[in-house]
Amino acid sequence: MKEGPDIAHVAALLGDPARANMLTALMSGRALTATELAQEAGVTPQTASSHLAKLEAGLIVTPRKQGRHRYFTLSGPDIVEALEVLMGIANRVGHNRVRTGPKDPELRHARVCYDHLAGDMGVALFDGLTKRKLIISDLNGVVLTSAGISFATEFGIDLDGLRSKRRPLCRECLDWSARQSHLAGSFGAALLDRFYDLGWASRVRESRIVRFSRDGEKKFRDLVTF
Amino acid sequence: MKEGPDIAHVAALLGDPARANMLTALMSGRALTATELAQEAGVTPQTASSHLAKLEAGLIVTPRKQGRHRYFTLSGPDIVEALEVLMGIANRVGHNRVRTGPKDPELRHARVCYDHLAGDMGVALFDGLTKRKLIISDLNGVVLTSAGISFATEFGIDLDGLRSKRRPLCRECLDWSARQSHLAGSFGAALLDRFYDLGWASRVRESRIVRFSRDGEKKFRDLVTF
DNA sequence: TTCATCCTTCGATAATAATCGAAATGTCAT
DNA sequence: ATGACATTTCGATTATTATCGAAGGATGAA
Repeated sequence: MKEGPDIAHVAALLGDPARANMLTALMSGRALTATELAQEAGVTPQTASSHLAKLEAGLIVTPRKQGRHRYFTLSGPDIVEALEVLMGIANRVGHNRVRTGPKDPELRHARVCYDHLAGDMGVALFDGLTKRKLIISDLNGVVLTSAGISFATEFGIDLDGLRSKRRPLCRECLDWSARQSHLAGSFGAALLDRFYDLGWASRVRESRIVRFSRDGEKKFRDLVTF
Repeated sequence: MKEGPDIAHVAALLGDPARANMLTALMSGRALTATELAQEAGVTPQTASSHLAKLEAGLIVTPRKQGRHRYFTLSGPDIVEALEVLMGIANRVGHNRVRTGPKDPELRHARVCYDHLAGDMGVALFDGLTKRKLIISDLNGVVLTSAGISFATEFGIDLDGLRSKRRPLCRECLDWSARQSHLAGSFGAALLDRFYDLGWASRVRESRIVRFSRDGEKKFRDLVTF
């Protein structure tokens, strides 16, 4: 009837509260089981199953069978991007729900949000980079300053490589627990990777928690203080 | 009940076929009246009015009153971005509708799609840049090559300025009429601006048509042929 | 003023889909 | 095998909402 790609179908898949909650949970990058997703969405396993079938048929999520569980992940980086953009709009428009984030104190402190650092330390990173004038965030988004560019290079991040991706370099991402911004986008992800490589932090198995070593946390503090 | 920005609400607004059609029509960048949008969506004016009220309340579109008409535009570049990403997903997933594009031959030839060049000439531009190896498009998106970067600079485009925007530099956009890709993103928009500045082309008042001068079209052909 | 046009509001209808209880299937552990 | 758990299927209910006809307001033209 109408022209071009069918936006409505895809958007409708993201447009149901239960499904949106599941997808947001999958932004952590972890593969989650059907029941875990049901809990995240606050619906019974039956309903979740129905939703997941739709998301799977629409190629929004990808299932992976393992034993008696089915693990789901987002089907690609474009889905992450779409969710990030929608979060940005929802945020600009002022439509956010009220709930405090995860209760686990370690989760509140430092965790991964898909592939970048979130939690208190994520917020601290964002604020620190801003105070040091390495990034600037305004209405249009987040930008690396020239000081920020040289900082990134010195810190061992291949900016040109990042730029060649479709994904935007910097993006603001609202923190679930802290209710403040942390840094998303390919640069945010690269920073976290670098923290891993430098041995400052490591990811706790089977969880979203990022655990900093004593030494790593110290160096991190130096990084984000002026 | 749940955490963070309310993705579902925004996505649901984009997730209705009638609304999606209206928004896609608005991607041309032109301000359209309520009745025009009703026609685009294939619904009666009453239904369109109801949809537009919702989109307006959700700050997806911005109304502007003029005489007895109400003109609507997309409320910001983030909306364009969201629509572009969703089109990309829908395209990847293989969900597209069947309809040929606009019937006006001049529209098929060269028109604006929000702020970049579309139609046959838009496709020719995309193909030409690809053949000249100034851009490369793969699964991850579209990237400027180093040859493309120097070309852009010589052509008078401030790439650093563009990079400082939230919007991605290059993006593929499926052409409604030609069913092939043309170049979107801030670089695509900058190219069209440059065509205007150089006097190669100008926009026809009150329409989406881009009219190239005889000389401009010739130079354009030189640009896109190897 | 009077008329035509653009748009909205109201009310009713119909279609869609989210939800869950109950039961079935499949997988692992013992 | 038997039991426990994860997931799906089925069926029925309920809530939501897209849709349009009819009528009302608002604006500009004559």
